[in-house]
Amino acid sequence: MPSSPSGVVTRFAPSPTGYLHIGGARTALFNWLYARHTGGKFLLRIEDTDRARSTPEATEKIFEGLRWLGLDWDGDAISQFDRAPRHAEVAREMIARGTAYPCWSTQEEIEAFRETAKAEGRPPLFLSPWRDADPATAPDAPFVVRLKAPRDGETTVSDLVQGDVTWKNETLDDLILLRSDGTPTYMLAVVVDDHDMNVTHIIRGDDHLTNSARQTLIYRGMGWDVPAMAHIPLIHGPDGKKLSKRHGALGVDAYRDMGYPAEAMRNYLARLGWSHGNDEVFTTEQAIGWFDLTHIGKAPARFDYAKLESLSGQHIRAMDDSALLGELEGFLAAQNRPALTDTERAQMLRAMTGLKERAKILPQVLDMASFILGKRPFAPDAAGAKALASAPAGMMEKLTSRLRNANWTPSDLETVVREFSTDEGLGLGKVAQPLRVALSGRTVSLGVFDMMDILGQTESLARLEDCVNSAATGA
RNA sequence: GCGCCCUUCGUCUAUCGGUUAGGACACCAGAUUUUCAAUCUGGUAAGACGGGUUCGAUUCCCGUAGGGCGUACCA
Repeated sequence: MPSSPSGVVTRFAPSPTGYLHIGGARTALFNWLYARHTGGKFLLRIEDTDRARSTPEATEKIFEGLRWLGLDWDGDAISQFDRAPRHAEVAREMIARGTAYPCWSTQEEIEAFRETAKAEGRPPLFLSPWRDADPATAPDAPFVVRLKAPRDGETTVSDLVQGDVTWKNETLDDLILLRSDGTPTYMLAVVVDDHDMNVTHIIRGDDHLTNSARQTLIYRGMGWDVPAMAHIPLIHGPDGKKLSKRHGALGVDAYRDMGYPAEAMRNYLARLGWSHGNDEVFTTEQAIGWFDLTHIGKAPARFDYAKLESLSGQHIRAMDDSALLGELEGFLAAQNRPALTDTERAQMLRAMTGLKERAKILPQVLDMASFILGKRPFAPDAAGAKALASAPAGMMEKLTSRLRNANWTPSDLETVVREFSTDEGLGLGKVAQPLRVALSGRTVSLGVFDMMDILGQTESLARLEDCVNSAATGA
């Protein structure tokens, strides 16, 4: 079984009932960061004991999501279902140790018990008559195996995030370990697997905090050490309510499709609930170096798209050009859009400085690159048409001919255009704006001189001529 | 119902009894500018409420309110 130099072993244990949602992604990230920070191991286990709800497609989706986020796990992913025989074996051993017992109570009996308990104002925790019964009186029927939980005293979990949390044992029931069909329940399976996988730190959502008390009882029932626990607060939607599909509870692939770079996603998710002083923008390497469990907050955090987007923009701007180009090509591929040609790639690289200053997410970079990716003739958009229309009659034609003899460098082009605007008695903006539209079809783009430089003289002039011609035909 | 957890600007958060309660996002104003974005400068904005403990509480304790999670032969 796995071990690591530092001794730290963390795990992410999703159930494959859908995609990898954002809360799960953050849990995975925290486990991964902690393992990488400590030089330990990060394991992956698929909790697929619920056969009715688990699908191979969902498992694949989870792998995909983790891979996109760059959260590589150590060794092969473990299927919890495959370990069912081991779980049953542990249940039998607990019976032998006297910390578990077979129970023949039927669903109806349990139901009835709960109803009367409720009616009498008592806690609805089921008290099985088989807990101390003579096995000789047992019917010849299927049975479940229940934990023989202590009825007195209390159980304390020393949580690394939540601190010491204590329950009176009378509030914890004899939960089912093995179902009547012999399959393990989640409670048993997690404990056995975490133990067998040598997991030292369980980092998971705090919806499991109550479970940790019951699981502690199972560890004790087997005489095993209880791993360190860290229950991290959940992520809420922008409205403070539970995450739903309407806002943040999308699969991580949805964020990939929206064009957030994985690194920005890691940064944002790490900052949601964890802090390193006032550091807001950081690389994954820094996060690994800084990450700890003591600076995880206790309160749930809301998902905020505006901040994610801002962070995304900062990461895009900080990325070096070739890395960003790679990011863009990956995005294009994921969208099943055509790959870049060599020419486009070269032009994109030259334009990158200007492109990345204007974008917060990947599609915006691509959109800004439409003057490279698009083809002549460029039909101006609504605002562009307006800008063109407001230019003095014949101006574009005069400008085009003036440009024909220009020396094609950004600074010379700027000189020519500035002289032209002075000669025409126009502000530079009055000339540059129509020029921009002629080159790109839009009113928003890189600097016009940079575009002309990247496009080259032939292509630039051709676009200007397109513009003049379409004006002549009275478009 | 019972158990457990949580509560600092609109949002994410810093603060480990003494601060003009700091930063970031968003927002507002200004600067810059061939457009947009970026950038720079400035600004608005917070300790849920009530009791304690203490020379002194955002910080420690109790209660109230609000929110969340759990209470399955789901995970």
